[in-house]
Amino acid sequence: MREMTMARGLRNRGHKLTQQRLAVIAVVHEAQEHLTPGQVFERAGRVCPGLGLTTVYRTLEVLSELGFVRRVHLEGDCHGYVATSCGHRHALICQGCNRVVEFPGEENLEPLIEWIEARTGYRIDDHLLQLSGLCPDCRAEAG
Amino acid sequence: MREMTMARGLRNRGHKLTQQRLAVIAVVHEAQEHLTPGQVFERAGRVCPGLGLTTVYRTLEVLSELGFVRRVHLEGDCHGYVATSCGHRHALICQGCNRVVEFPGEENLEPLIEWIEARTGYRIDDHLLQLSGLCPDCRAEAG
DNA sequence: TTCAGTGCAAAGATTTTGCAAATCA
DNA sequence: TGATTTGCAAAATCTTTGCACTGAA
Repeated sequence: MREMTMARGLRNRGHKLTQQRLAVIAVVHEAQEHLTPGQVFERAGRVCPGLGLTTVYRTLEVLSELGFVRRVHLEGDCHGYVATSCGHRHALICQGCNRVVEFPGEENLEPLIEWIEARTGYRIDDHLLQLSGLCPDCRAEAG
Repeated sequence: MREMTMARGLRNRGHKLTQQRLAVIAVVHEAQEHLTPGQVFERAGRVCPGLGLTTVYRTLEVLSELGFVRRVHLEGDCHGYVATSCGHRHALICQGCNRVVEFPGEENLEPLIEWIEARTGYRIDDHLLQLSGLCPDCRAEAG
């Protein structure tokens, strides 16, 4: 999700564009990794002195509702956030540096979903796919 | 994971089989849905009066380390646990009743993973796939 | 001007830790 | 018996809420 798009999206839905929100948006947008609310608070606080943690929580909630930010779940480290790309994508997380990239993959997942539906009788509405491993940089470091 | 297998697994790795642990194992084993530590505490406490919440946390941690229990992640409701089946499987969660069933699916996911690896340069070591939708019962109820 | 948005402080909720007492092996 | 394990109480986190003040539109 582009930084300007997030800001415009907020405004278009009747939300005000405050310094605090712009700071949170900038931080989430620039981050290569998933960030906890505390981390967003720390980073956004540098550009926006006096920023409150409460505001960060509330802003992330709004961005999340609008689909501009995605909640990422990791074992033992829940509630991280990353900016979303356009469309429904999946997260690929580097275990070395926590960097997150997204990838599309609906087409590749469809056959599996259909097979599961036929076999279980469930109607599948949504899915969460997260892959983790090592990014090229960390692979090089690891040798 | 079979209930007895969990108990035996604990013992074989040098852990003691206490009333509390057996109660937690029974609860997690019987549950059809994912349970939060608090829910496990409440249910296990019925068969094991005086059980402490601390013990539940510690037991779930041990079971999790041994791979007998899986941490399930849901938007807004983190840290649920379900007993794992044998092998690496994926969770299918009903949004109506929270029931969790597991399914295998390595073969079906492999092509996708290889495609992603080739395209991103990442080396993918692990994946988290969770599908959600409605189970047959809830589909019937919903009409 | 006006009301959504903010920060603070306090309340809640969740999870972890220290330690004496209890208990499995 | 002896090392684990337990439960309590307290601490440490994390997240939400109430409320008066601020500031974007």
